[in-house]
Amino acid sequence: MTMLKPKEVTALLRERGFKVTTQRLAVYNVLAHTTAHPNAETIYQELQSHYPTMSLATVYKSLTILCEVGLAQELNVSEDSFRYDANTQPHPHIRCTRCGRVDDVMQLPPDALETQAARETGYAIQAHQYYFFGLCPDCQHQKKH
Amino acid sequence: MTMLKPKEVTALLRERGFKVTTQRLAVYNVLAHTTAHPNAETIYQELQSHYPTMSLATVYKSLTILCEVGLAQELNVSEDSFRYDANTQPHPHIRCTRCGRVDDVMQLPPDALETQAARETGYAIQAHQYYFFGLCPDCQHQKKH
DNA sequence: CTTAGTGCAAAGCTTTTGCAATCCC
DNA sequence: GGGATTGCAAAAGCTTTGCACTAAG
Repeated sequence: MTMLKPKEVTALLRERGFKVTTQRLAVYNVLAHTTAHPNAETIYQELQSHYPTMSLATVYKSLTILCEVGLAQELNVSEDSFRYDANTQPHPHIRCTRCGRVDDVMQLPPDALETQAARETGYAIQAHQYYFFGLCPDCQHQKKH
Repeated sequence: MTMLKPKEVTALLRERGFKVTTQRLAVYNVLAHTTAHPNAETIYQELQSHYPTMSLATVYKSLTILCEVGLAQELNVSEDSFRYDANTQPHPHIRCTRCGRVDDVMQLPPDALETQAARETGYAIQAHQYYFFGLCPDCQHQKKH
């Protein structure tokens, strides 16, 4: 649910020399209106009703470009497929090991970890991804029955 | 380079009802003697000289079981394949965005992040994975030329 | 118009599965 | 000996690619 205005999306694509297509905007809109962190297949299915001719390959290509221009980020939650998030601000994610849902964890205290990791390894750090795994509140309740 | 004694490895497998096979020990040994965080294919190639009849499928099956008994952990460094680490103590990893090498980051300060994430999301957290991305020291130097 | 992007089908990769032969215990 | 495990080949995902057609600028 991180939604840029259509003009901003358009501008970002053009800036980088990409054309603004219906398909790219449609994929961005799905991402911008959900908190579910869908994968390519799910996005594709979501678009079927409104864009019945759109292909899965185009969803993949659009996602690659959206990530490239900074309109989305790719998540690796130890699943067989990648998930995507329109919120490109770095923030951790958490996946329920029972039902598989993936939620956001909003920004935690300023990055002492990154500084410490840089000091320890000598890397020039460009990014990080933090993932947590556990039981979501719903699954904790259901487990008791 | 986290190496348990053969007896400990054997014991851990038996405890969980798994048979101790040459193949499983061989896969563990590769992992235990490297800091490179290899994927299944790399492990398979490494074993070709000593175990020419071993199949890639068996490497995959062995890795699954090693992870299950706590002799290895699976890493998701935003690549197309999983990597594996015989050090099962939770610790962050860092991948060079230029050469692709993956290094360990040894344990950082006690987990304020996990506590904070639990508080914020209501999840009962079971595990975490922290990944950093940047340029390794070698690549930083080469880039200057 | 010109060039990039779409849609389709086929190919590529990593990982999993089915099954007869083999090896642990 | 009995049941788990191996090795092989085939299958099953997810993702990418090649190419003729279409649409954006």
